[in-house]
Amino acid sequence: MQAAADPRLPRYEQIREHLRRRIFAGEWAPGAALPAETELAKEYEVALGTMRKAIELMVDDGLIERLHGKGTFVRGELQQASMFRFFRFRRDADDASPVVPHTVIHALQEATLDDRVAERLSLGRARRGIFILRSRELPEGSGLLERIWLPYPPFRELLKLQPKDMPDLLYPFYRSRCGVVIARASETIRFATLGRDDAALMGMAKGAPVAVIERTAFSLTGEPVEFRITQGDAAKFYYNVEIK
Amino acid sequence: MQAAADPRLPRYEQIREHLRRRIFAGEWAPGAALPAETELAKEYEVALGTMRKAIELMVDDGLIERLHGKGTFVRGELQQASMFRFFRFRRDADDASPVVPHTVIHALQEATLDDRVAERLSLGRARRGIFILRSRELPEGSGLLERIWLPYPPFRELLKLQPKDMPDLLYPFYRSRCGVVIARASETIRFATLGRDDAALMGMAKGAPVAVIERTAFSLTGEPVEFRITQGDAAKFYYNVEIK
DNA sequence: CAGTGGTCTAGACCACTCC
DNA sequence: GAGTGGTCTAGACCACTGC
Repeated sequence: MQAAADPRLPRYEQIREHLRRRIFAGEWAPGAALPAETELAKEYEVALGTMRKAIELMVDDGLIERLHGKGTFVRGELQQASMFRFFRFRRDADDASPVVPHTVIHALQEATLDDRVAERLSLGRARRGIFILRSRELPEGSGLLERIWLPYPPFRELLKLQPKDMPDLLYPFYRSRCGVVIARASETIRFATLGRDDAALMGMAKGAPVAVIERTAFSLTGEPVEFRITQGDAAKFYYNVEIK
Repeated sequence: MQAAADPRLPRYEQIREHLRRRIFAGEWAPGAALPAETELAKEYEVALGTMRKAIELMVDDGLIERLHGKGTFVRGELQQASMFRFFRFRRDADDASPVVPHTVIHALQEATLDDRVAERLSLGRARRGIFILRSRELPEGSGLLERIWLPYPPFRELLKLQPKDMPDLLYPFYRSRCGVVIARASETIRFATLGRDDAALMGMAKGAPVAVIERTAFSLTGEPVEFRITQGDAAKFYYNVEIK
Protein backbone atom coordinates (compact mmCIF):
# COMPACT_ATOMS: atom_id res chain seq x y z
CA MET A 1 0.00 0.00 0.00
CA GLN A 2 3.04 2.27 0.18
CA ALA A 3 3.78 4.71 -2.62
CA ALA A 4 6.31 3.33 -5.07
CA ALA A 5 7.02 6.61 -6.83
CA ASP A 6 10.30 8.44 -7.26
CA PRO A 7 11.69 8.61 -3.70
CA ARG A 8 13.46 11.89 -4.46
CA LEU A 9 10.10 13.62 -4.58
CA PRO A 10 8.54 14.93 -1.36
CA ARG A 11 6.41 12.43 0.48
CA TYR A 12 3.26 14.42 -0.20
CA GLU A 13 3.94 14.28 -3.96
CA GLN A 14 4.39 10.52 -3.80
CA ILE A 15 1.19 10.18 -1.83
CA ARG A 16 -0.72 12.40 -4.20
CA GLU A 17 0.39 10.27 -7.13
CA HIS A 18 -0.46 7.07 -5.34
CA LEU A 19 -3.92 8.25 -4.31
CA ARG A 20 -4.53 9.50 -7.83
CA ARG A 21 -3.81 6.04 -9.17
CA ARG A 22 -6.10 4.43 -6.64
CA ILE A 23 -8.91 6.75 -7.73
CA PHE A 24 -8.26 6.01 -11.39
CA ALA A 25 -8.28 2.30 -10.59
CA GLY A 26 -11.81 2.73 -9.27
CA GLU A 27 -11.09 2.08 -5.61
CA TRP A 28 -13.40 5.02 -4.85
CA ALA A 29 -16.10 5.82 -7.39
CA PRO A 30 -16.97 9.41 -8.29
CA GLY A 31 -19.02 10.86 -5.46
CA ALA A 32 -17.70 8.36 -2.92
CA ALA A 33 -15.85 9.43 0.20
CA LEU A 34 -12.16 8.79 0.76
CA PRO A 35 -11.06 7.60 4.20
CA ALA A 36 -10.66 10.38 6.76
CA GLU A 37 -7.36 12.25 6.61
CA THR A 38 -6.32 10.73 9.96
CA GLU A 39 -6.94 7.26 8.52
CA LEU A 40 -4.92 8.01 5.42
CA ALA A 41 -2.10 9.52 7.46
CA LYS A 42 -1.90 6.33 9.49
CA GLU A 43 -2.05 4.18 6.39
CA TYR A 44 0.79 6.05 4.69
CA GLU A 45 2.66 6.47 7.97
CA VAL A 46 3.05 10.23 7.74
CA ALA A 47 2.05 13.14 9.94
CA LEU A 48 -1.34 14.73 9.46
CA GLY A 49 0.18 17.89 7.95
CA THR A 50 1.87 15.91 5.22
CA MET A 51 -1.33 14.08 4.39
CA ARG A 52 -3.23 17.35 4.29
CA LYS A 53 -0.74 18.80 1.84
CA ALA A 54 -1.18 15.83 -0.51
CA ILE A 55 -4.95 16.16 -0.28
CA GLU A 56 -4.85 19.92 -0.88
CA LEU A 57 -2.92 19.35 -4.09
CA MET A 58 -5.54 16.92 -5.34
CA VAL A 59 -8.23 19.46 -4.52
CA ASP A 60 -6.34 22.02 -6.62
CA ASP A 61 -6.20 19.45 -9.40
CA GLY A 62 -9.96 19.28 -9.29
CA LEU A 63 -9.80 15.55 -8.62
CA ILE A 64 -11.43 15.58 -5.20
CA GLU A 65 -13.44 17.94 -3.09
CA ARG A 66 -13.53 18.50 0.67
CA LEU A 67 -16.59 19.33 2.71
CA HIS A 68 -16.03 20.51 6.25
CA GLY A 69 -17.55 18.09 8.73
CA LYS A 70 -18.59 15.61 6.03
CA GLY A 71 -15.56 14.19 4.32
CA THR A 72 -13.39 14.11 1.22
CA PHE A 73 -15.10 13.05 -1.99
CA VAL A 74 -14.08 12.04 -5.48
CA ARG A 75 -15.36 14.69 -7.85
CA GLY A 76 -18.24 13.74 -10.05
CA GLU A 77 -18.82 15.41 -13.37
CA LEU A 78 -16.86 18.26 -14.87
CA GLN A 79 -18.63 21.45 -13.88
CA GLN A 80 -19.11 24.67 -15.82
CA ALA A 81 -18.71 22.83 -19.10
CA SER A 82 -21.74 24.24 -20.90
CA MET A 83 -20.94 25.71 -24.28
CA PHE A 84 -23.58 28.31 -23.58
CA ARG A 85 -21.23 30.05 -21.20
CA PHE A 86 -19.45 31.41 -24.27
CA PHE A 87 -22.56 33.14 -25.56
CA ARG A 88 -25.10 35.71 -24.54
CA PHE A 89 -28.44 34.36 -25.60
CA ARG A 90 -30.44 35.70 -22.74
CA ARG A 91 -33.01 38.33 -23.51
CA ASP A 92 -32.15 41.00 -20.98
CA ALA A 93 -29.09 39.58 -19.27
CA ASP A 94 -31.13 38.86 -16.15
CA ASP A 95 -29.20 36.01 -14.67
CA ALA A 96 -31.22 33.59 -12.61
CA SER A 97 -32.73 31.58 -15.44
CA PRO A 98 -31.45 28.01 -15.49
CA VAL A 99 -33.12 27.23 -18.79
CA VAL A 100 -32.20 23.83 -20.20
CA PRO A 101 -31.74 24.15 -23.94
CA HIS A 102 -33.83 21.99 -26.21
CA THR A 103 -31.81 19.45 -28.15
CA VAL A 104 -32.42 18.32 -31.73
CA ILE A 105 -30.48 15.31 -33.01
CA HIS A 106 -29.68 15.56 -36.71
CA ALA A 107 -27.45 12.49 -36.84
CA LEU A 108 -26.33 9.65 -34.57
CA GLN A 109 -24.35 7.05 -36.45
CA GLU A 110 -21.26 4.98 -36.87
CA ALA A 111 -18.51 6.75 -38.72
CA THR A 112 -14.85 6.51 -39.60
CA LEU A 113 -12.93 9.01 -37.49
CA ASP A 114 -10.68 10.90 -39.86
CA ASP A 115 -7.05 11.63 -39.07
CA ARG A 116 -7.70 14.98 -37.46
CA VAL A 117 -10.25 13.54 -35.05
CA ALA A 118 -8.23 10.39 -34.47
CA GLU A 119 -5.26 12.53 -33.51
CA ARG A 120 -7.29 14.52 -31.00
CA LEU A 121 -8.46 11.27 -29.46
CA SER A 122 -4.93 9.85 -29.46
CA LEU A 123 -5.98 6.94 -31.65
CA GLY A 124 -3.18 5.51 -33.73
CA ARG A 125 -4.88 6.12 -37.05
CA ALA A 126 -8.35 6.55 -38.48
CA ARG A 127 -10.78 4.15 -36.80
CA ARG A 128 -14.44 3.38 -36.55
CA GLY A 129 -16.32 5.42 -34.02
CA ILE A 130 -19.50 7.36 -33.38
CA PHE A 131 -20.58 10.68 -34.82
CA ILE A 132 -23.33 12.93 -33.46
CA LEU A 133 -24.67 16.09 -35.06
CA ARG A 134 -27.08 18.06 -32.95
CA SER A 135 -28.51 21.52 -32.31
CA ARG A 136 -29.05 23.02 -28.91
CA GLU A 137 -31.71 25.63 -28.93
CA LEU A 138 -33.05 28.14 -26.46
CA PRO A 139 -36.57 29.55 -26.56
CA GLU A 140 -35.16 32.86 -27.79
CA GLY A 141 -34.38 31.35 -31.18
CA SER A 142 -31.00 30.50 -32.58
CA GLY A 143 -28.62 28.29 -30.70
CA LEU A 144 -25.56 26.14 -31.16
CA LEU A 145 -24.65 23.50 -33.70
CA GLU A 146 -22.53 20.67 -32.34
CA ARG A 147 -20.51 17.88 -33.92
CA ILE A 148 -19.30 15.19 -31.55
CA TRP A 149 -16.91 12.32 -32.23
CA LEU A 150 -16.44 9.39 -29.87
CA PRO A 151 -14.22 6.32 -30.10
CA TYR A 152 -16.02 3.03 -30.50
CA PRO A 153 -15.25 1.67 -27.05
CA PRO A 154 -16.61 2.48 -24.57
CA PHE A 155 -19.37 4.39 -26.35
CA ARG A 156 -20.87 1.62 -28.51
CA GLU A 157 -23.85 1.72 -26.14
CA LEU A 158 -24.96 5.02 -27.70
CA LEU A 159 -25.78 3.40 -31.03
CA LYS A 160 -28.59 1.41 -29.44
CA LEU A 161 -30.42 4.63 -28.65
CA GLN A 162 -33.20 6.22 -30.59
CA PRO A 163 -32.44 9.89 -31.23
CA LYS A 164 -35.45 10.85 -29.14
CA ASP A 165 -33.92 9.05 -26.16
CA MET A 166 -30.70 11.04 -26.31
CA PRO A 167 -30.31 13.10 -23.17
CA ASP A 168 -29.66 16.84 -23.28
CA LEU A 169 -26.63 16.53 -21.06
CA LEU A 170 -24.16 13.97 -22.35
CA TYR A 171 -21.58 13.82 -19.58
CA PRO A 172 -23.84 12.37 -16.88
CA PHE A 173 -25.00 9.92 -19.53
CA TYR A 174 -21.43 8.90 -20.39
CA ARG A 175 -20.90 8.13 -16.74
CA SER A 176 -24.06 6.19 -16.07
CA ARG A 177 -24.21 4.25 -19.33
CA CYS A 178 -20.65 4.06 -20.59
CA GLY A 179 -18.68 4.15 -17.36
CA VAL A 180 -16.65 7.20 -18.41
CA VAL A 181 -16.29 10.23 -16.16
CA ILE A 182 -15.29 13.46 -17.89
CA ALA A 183 -12.88 15.19 -15.53
CA ARG A 184 -11.12 17.82 -17.63
CA ALA A 185 -11.33 19.50 -21.02
CA SER A 186 -9.22 21.67 -23.28
CA GLU A 187 -11.01 24.18 -25.48
CA THR A 188 -9.86 26.46 -28.26
CA ILE A 189 -11.85 29.37 -29.57
CA ARG A 190 -11.69 30.78 -33.09
CA PHE A 191 -13.92 32.54 -35.59
CA ALA A 192 -15.13 31.29 -38.96
CA THR A 193 -17.96 31.69 -41.44
CA LEU A 194 -20.82 29.28 -42.02
CA GLY A 195 -20.92 26.85 -44.90
CA ARG A 196 -24.22 26.30 -46.70
CA ASP A 197 -25.32 23.17 -44.89
CA ASP A 198 -24.48 24.41 -41.42
CA ALA A 199 -26.19 27.71 -42.18
CA ALA A 200 -29.38 25.87 -43.05
CA LEU A 201 -29.25 23.83 -39.85
CA MET A 202 -28.74 26.93 -37.75
CA GLY A 203 -31.28 29.06 -39.54
CA MET A 204 -28.63 31.60 -40.40
CA ALA A 205 -27.28 32.98 -43.66
CA LYS A 206 -24.50 31.23 -45.55
CA GLY A 207 -21.22 32.99 -44.80
CA ALA A 208 -22.50 34.33 -41.47
CA PRO A 209 -19.74 34.72 -38.86
CA VAL A 210 -19.64 32.12 -36.09
CA ALA A 211 -17.52 31.46 -33.07
CA VAL A 212 -16.09 27.94 -33.16
CA ILE A 213 -15.19 26.11 -29.97
CA GLU A 214 -13.21 22.91 -30.31
CA ARG A 215 -13.15 20.81 -27.19
CA THR A 216 -11.19 17.71 -26.33
CA ALA A 217 -12.62 16.13 -23.19
CA PHE A 218 -10.53 13.86 -20.95
CA SER A 219 -11.61 11.07 -18.64
CA LEU A 220 -10.56 10.71 -15.01
CA THR A 221 -7.65 8.60 -16.21
CA GLY A 222 -6.43 11.41 -18.42
CA GLU A 223 -7.33 9.84 -21.77
CA PRO A 224 -9.01 11.99 -24.43
CA VAL A 225 -12.42 10.40 -24.99
CA GLU A 226 -14.50 12.98 -26.80
CA PHE A 227 -13.84 15.57 -29.48
CA ARG A 228 -16.46 18.21 -30.10
CA ILE A 229 -16.83 21.20 -32.40
CA THR A 230 -19.48 23.72 -31.44
CA GLN A 231 -20.56 26.69 -33.54
CA GLY A 232 -22.63 29.66 -32.48
CA ASP A 233 -23.51 33.12 -33.75
CA ALA A 234 -20.36 35.24 -33.48
CA ALA A 235 -22.46 38.31 -32.71
CA LYS A 236 -23.55 36.64 -29.49
CA PHE A 237 -20.14 35.35 -28.51
CA TYR A 238 -18.86 36.75 -25.23
CA TYR A 239 -16.12 35.45 -22.99
CA ASN A 240 -14.31 36.79 -19.97
CA VAL A 241 -10.69 36.20 -18.94
CA GLU A 242 -9.11 37.23 -15.66
CA ILE A 243 -5.32 37.58 -15.59
CA LYS A 244 -2.94 38.38 -12.78
CA MET B 1 1.84 46.26 13.71
CA GLN B 2 -0.78 43.66 14.57
CA ALA B 3 -3.55 42.83 12.14
CA ALA B 4 -6.73 44.73 12.93
CA ALA B 5 -9.00 42.69 10.68
CA ASP B 6 -12.10 40.73 11.56
CA PRO B 7 -10.97 38.55 14.47
CA ARG B 8 -13.44 35.84 13.48
CA LEU B 9 -11.31 35.08 10.45
CA PRO B 10 -8.38 32.67 10.75
CA ARG B 11 -5.12 34.27 11.79
CA TYR B 12 -3.56 33.55 8.42
CA GLU B 13 -6.37 35.41 6.66
CA GLN B 14 -5.90 38.41 8.91
CA ILE B 15 -2.17 38.35 8.28
CA ARG B 16 -2.66 38.04 4.56
CA GLU B 17 -4.89 41.09 4.55
CA HIS B 18 -2.49 43.06 6.71
CA LEU B 19 0.53 42.22 4.58
CA ARG B 20 -1.44 43.05 1.46
CA ARG B 21 -2.15 46.50 2.84
CA ARG B 22 1.48 47.04 3.73
CA ILE B 23 2.48 46.18 0.18
CA PHE B 24 -0.16 48.52 -1.24
CA ALA B 25 1.09 51.24 1.07
CA GLY B 26 4.49 50.92 -0.54
CA GLU B 27 6.36 49.47 2.42
CA TRP B 28 8.00 47.06 -0.03
CA ALA B 29 8.33 48.19 -3.62
CA PRO B 30 7.69 45.79 -6.52
CA GLY B 31 10.73 43.56 -6.85
CA ALA B 32 11.79 44.13 -3.22
CA ALA B 33 12.13 41.29 -0.74
CA LEU B 34 9.82 40.83 2.22
CA PRO B 35 11.36 39.87 5.56
CA ALA B 36 12.09 36.18 5.96
CA GLU B 37 9.16 34.03 6.99
CA THR B 38 10.76 33.41 10.39
CA GLU B 39 11.01 37.18 10.91
CA LEU B 40 7.40 37.74 9.92
CA ALA B 41 6.25 34.86 12.14
CA LYS B 42 7.98 36.50 15.09
CA GLU B 43 6.57 39.90 14.22
CA TYR B 44 3.00 38.61 14.02
CA GLU B 45 3.56 36.25 16.94
CA VAL B 46 2.37 33.15 15.15
CA ALA B 47 3.92 29.78 14.40
CA LEU B 48 5.87 29.32 11.21
CA GLY B 49 3.19 27.15 9.64
CA THR B 50 0.57 29.85 10.08
CA MET B 51 2.85 32.43 8.49
CA ARG B 52 3.59 30.10 5.61
CA LYS B 53 -0.12 29.62 4.97
CA ALA B 54 -0.66 33.38 4.77
CA ILE B 55 2.28 33.73 2.39
CA GLU B 56 1.09 30.84 0.20
CA LEU B 57 -2.26 32.55 -0.22
CA MET B 58 -0.58 35.74 -1.39
CA VAL B 59 1.47 33.71 -3.85
CA ASP B 60 -1.77 32.24 -5.21
CA ASP B 61 -3.11 35.78 -5.50
CA GLY B 62 -0.16 36.61 -7.70
CA LEU B 63 0.86 39.37 -5.33
CA ILE B 64 4.23 37.96 -4.30
CA GLU B 65 6.61 35.29 -5.48
CA ARG B 66 8.90 32.94 -3.55
CA LEU B 67 12.34 31.82 -4.65
CA HIS B 68 13.87 28.94 -2.76
CA GLY B 69 17.03 30.06 -1.00
CA LYS B 70 16.65 33.68 -2.04
CA GLY B 71 13.57 35.17 -0.48
CA THR B 72 9.99 36.35 -0.94
CA PHE B 73 9.50 39.18 -3.41
CA VAL B 74 6.75 41.59 -4.34
CA ARG B 75 5.70 40.80 -7.90
CA GLY B 76 6.63 43.32 -10.53
CA GLU B 77 4.58 43.78 -13.64
CA LEU B 78 1.57 41.78 -14.72
CA GLN B 79 2.88 38.96 -16.88
CA GLN B 80 1.37 37.36 -19.96
CA ALA B 81 -0.63 40.47 -20.72
CA SER B 82 0.24 40.79 -24.40
CA MET B 83 -2.79 41.07 -26.62
CA PHE B 84 -0.87 39.05 -29.18
CA ARG B 85 -1.47 35.94 -27.14
CA PHE B 86 -5.02 35.96 -28.53
CA PHE B 87 -3.84 35.79 -32.13
CA ARG B 88 -1.80 33.63 -34.40
CA PHE B 89 0.30 35.95 -36.49
CA ARG B 90 3.38 33.82 -36.76
CA ARG B 91 4.38 32.54 -40.15
CA ASP B 92 4.78 28.85 -39.53
CA ALA B 93 3.92 28.55 -35.87
CA ASP B 94 7.58 28.00 -35.02
CA ASP B 95 7.61 29.23 -31.48
CA ALA B 96 10.90 30.65 -30.28
CA SER B 97 10.62 34.08 -31.85
CA PRO B 98 10.26 36.82 -29.26
CA VAL B 99 9.55 39.48 -31.86
CA VAL B 100 8.62 42.85 -30.38
CA PRO B 101 5.83 44.36 -32.44
CA HIS B 102 6.41 47.73 -34.03
CA THR B 103 4.17 50.44 -32.63
CA VAL B 104 2.61 53.31 -34.57
CA ILE B 105 0.95 56.09 -32.59
CA HIS B 106 -2.04 57.58 -34.39
CA ALA B 107 -3.17 59.79 -31.53
CA LEU B 108 -2.01 60.80 -28.06
CA GLN B 109 -4.16 63.57 -26.64
CA GLU B 110 -6.35 64.92 -23.89
CA ALA B 111 -9.93 63.80 -24.14
CA THR B 112 -13.17 63.74 -22.26
CA LEU B 113 -13.78 60.20 -21.05
CA ASP B 114 -17.34 59.33 -21.98
CA ASP B 115 -19.71 57.60 -19.60
CA ARG B 116 -18.88 54.10 -20.74
CA VAL B 117 -15.17 54.61 -20.19
CA ALA B 118 -15.69 56.57 -16.97
CA GLU B 119 -17.74 53.70 -15.62
CA ARG B 120 -15.03 51.16 -16.41
CA LEU B 121 -12.53 53.36 -14.60
CA SER B 122 -14.89 53.87 -11.67
CA LEU B 123 -14.94 57.62 -12.18
CA GLY B 124 -18.06 59.32 -10.96
CA ARG B 125 -19.00 60.80 -14.31
CA ALA B 126 -17.36 61.86 -17.54
CA ARG B 127 -14.01 63.50 -16.88
CA ARG B 128 -10.94 64.74 -18.63
CA GLY B 129 -8.34 62.12 -19.33
CA ILE B 130 -5.95 60.79 -21.91
CA PHE B 131 -6.70 58.94 -25.11
CA ILE B 132 -4.24 56.91 -27.16
CA LEU B 133 -4.88 55.31 -30.53
CA ARG B 134 -2.12 53.07 -31.79
CA SER B 135 -1.33 50.14 -34.05
CA ARG B 136 0.89 47.25 -33.12
CA GLU B 137 2.39 45.59 -36.14
CA LEU B 138 4.45 42.51 -36.77
CA PRO B 139 6.77 42.08 -39.74
CA GLU B 140 4.29 39.62 -41.23
CA GLY B 141 1.86 42.44 -42.01
CA SER B 142 -1.40 43.18 -40.29
CA GLY B 143 -1.58 43.62 -36.56
CA LEU B 144 -3.75 45.07 -33.84
CA LEU B 145 -5.51 48.39 -33.45
CA GLU B 146 -5.68 49.66 -29.88
CA ARG B 147 -7.63 52.41 -28.15
CA ILE B 148 -6.50 53.24 -24.62
CA TRP B 149 -8.15 55.52 -22.09
CA LEU B 150 -6.43 56.72 -18.91
CA PRO B 151 -7.63 58.98 -16.11
CA TYR B 152 -5.87 62.32 -15.84
CA PRO B 153 -4.00 61.59 -12.61
CA PRO B 154 -1.59 59.92 -12.42
CA PHE B 155 -1.01 59.74 -16.16
CA ARG B 156 -0.70 63.45 -16.99
CA GLU B 157 3.02 62.78 -17.54
CA LEU B 158 2.21 60.99 -20.80
CA LEU B 159 1.05 64.18 -22.49
CA LYS B 160 4.55 65.62 -22.32
CA LEU B 161 5.79 62.87 -24.61
CA GLN B 162 6.35 63.06 -28.31
CA PRO B 163 4.62 60.15 -30.04
CA LYS B 164 8.00 58.88 -31.20
CA ASP B 165 9.09 58.60 -27.56
CA MET B 166 6.18 56.36 -26.61
CA PRO B 167 7.45 52.97 -25.53
CA ASP B 168 6.17 49.75 -27.07
CA LEU B 169 5.34 48.31 -23.68
CA LEU B 170 3.19 50.61 -21.61
CA TYR B 171 3.02 48.82 -18.26
CA PRO B 172 6.72 49.15 -17.37
CA PHE B 173 6.40 52.77 -18.44
CA TYR B 174 3.39 53.35 -16.19
CA ARG B 175 5.44 52.06 -13.30
CA SER B 176 8.63 54.00 -13.93
CA ARG B 177 7.06 57.30 -14.98
CA CYS B 178 3.64 57.37 -13.39
CA GLY B 179 4.18 55.27 -10.28
CA VAL B 180 1.39 52.85 -11.13
CA VAL B 181 1.93 49.09 -11.12
CA ILE B 182 -0.55 47.04 -13.11
CA ALA B 183 -1.24 43.92 -11.08
CA ARG B 184 -4.41 42.42 -12.55
CA ALA B 185 -6.71 42.74 -15.52
CA SER B 186 -10.15 41.64 -16.63
CA GLU B 187 -10.69 40.98 -20.30
CA THR B 188 -13.77 40.24 -22.36
CA ILE B 189 -13.69 38.86 -25.87
CA ARG B 190 -16.35 39.50 -28.47
CA PHE B 191 -16.79 39.71 -32.21
CA ALA B 192 -17.50 42.66 -34.48
CA THR B 193 -16.97 44.01 -37.96
CA LEU B 194 -14.74 46.94 -38.90
CA GLY B 195 -15.99 50.43 -39.47
CA ARG B 196 -14.53 52.46 -42.34
CA ASP B 197 -11.96 54.41 -40.35
CA ASP B 198 -10.65 51.45 -38.37
CA ALA B 199 -10.49 49.39 -41.55
CA ALA B 200 -8.27 52.03 -43.16
CA LEU B 201 -5.96 52.11 -40.15
CA MET B 202 -5.63 48.34 -40.14
CA GLY B 203 -5.25 47.94 -43.86
CA MET B 204 -8.31 45.72 -43.99
CA ALA B 205 -11.62 45.95 -45.79
CA LYS B 206 -14.57 47.81 -44.32
CA GLY B 207 -16.88 45.29 -42.67
CA ALA B 208 -14.08 42.76 -42.18
CA PRO B 209 -14.59 40.53 -39.13
CA VAL B 210 -12.48 41.30 -36.06
CA ALA B 211 -12.08 39.94 -32.58
CA VAL B 212 -12.49 42.67 -29.97
CA ILE B 213 -10.79 42.44 -26.59
CA GLU B 214 -11.84 44.91 -23.92
CA ARG B 215 -9.49 45.09 -20.99
CA THR B 216 -9.81 46.89 -17.68
CA ALA B 217 -6.44 46.94 -15.92
CA PHE B 218 -6.15 47.31 -12.15
CA SER B 219 -3.32 48.70 -10.05
CA LEU B 220 -1.75 46.99 -7.06
CA THR B 221 -4.27 48.80 -4.87
CA GLY B 222 -7.13 47.32 -6.83
CA GLU B 223 -8.26 50.48 -8.61
CA PRO B 224 -9.10 50.33 -12.32
CA VAL B 225 -6.58 52.62 -14.00
CA GLU B 226 -6.67 51.76 -17.69
CA PHE B 227 -9.38 50.81 -20.16
CA ARG B 228 -8.34 49.41 -23.50
CA ILE B 229 -10.10 48.11 -26.59
CA THR B 230 -8.02 46.04 -28.97
CA GLN B 231 -9.13 44.80 -32.37
CA GLY B 232 -7.48 42.16 -34.53
CA ASP B 233 -8.31 40.07 -37.57
CA ALA B 234 -10.93 37.51 -36.51
CA ALA B 235 -9.44 34.96 -38.89
CA LYS B 236 -6.27 35.00 -36.83
CA PHE B 237 -7.94 34.92 -33.44
CA TYR B 238 -7.14 31.83 -31.40
CA TYR B 239 -7.51 31.26 -27.69
CA ASN B 240 -7.24 28.25 -25.43
CA VAL B 241 -9.19 27.50 -22.25
CA GLU B 242 -8.53 24.67 -19.83
CA ILE B 243 -11.40 23.60 -17.58
CA LYS B 244 -11.61 21.05 -14.82
C1' DC C 1 29.41 29.78 5.66
C1' DA C 2 24.88 32.25 6.95
C1' DG C 3 20.35 32.97 5.41
C1' DT C 4 16.54 31.74 2.83
C1' DG C 5 12.47 28.83 1.75
C1' DG C 6 10.80 23.57 1.68
C1' DT C 7 9.58 19.36 4.08
C1' DC C 8 7.92 16.93 8.04
C1' DT C 9 6.58 15.76 12.74
C1' DA C 10 3.31 14.96 16.75
C1' DG C 11 0.61 16.73 18.94
C1' DA C 12 -3.81 20.28 20.59
C1' DC C 13 -8.06 22.36 19.99
C1' DC C 14 -11.95 24.37 17.10
C1' DA C 15 -15.97 24.20 13.68
C1' DC C 16 -19.08 21.76 11.08
C1' DT C 17 -22.35 17.74 9.95
C1' DC C 18 -25.25 14.14 11.09
C1' DC C 19 -27.55 11.00 14.04
C1' DG D 1 -21.76 12.71 20.86
C1' DA D 2 -18.97 10.76 17.30
C1' DG D 3 -16.69 11.74 13.18
C1' DT D 4 -15.18 14.82 9.85
C1' DG D 5 -12.17 18.62 8.11
C1' DG D 6 -9.90 23.40 9.63
C1' DT D 7 -6.66 25.98 12.44
C1' DC D 8 -2.47 26.38 15.00
C1' DT D 9 1.68 25.27 17.59
C1' DA D 10 6.82 24.57 18.40
C1' DG D 11 9.88 22.54 17.17
C1' DA D 12 13.55 19.57 13.66
C1' DC D 13 16.03 18.93 9.62
C1' DC D 14 16.77 19.43 4.43
C1' DA D 15 17.77 22.08 -0.02
C1' DC D 16 18.94 26.00 -2.37
C1' DT D 17 21.38 30.67 -2.97
C1' DG D 18 25.12 33.66 -2.64
C1' DC D 19 29.09 35.57 -0.32
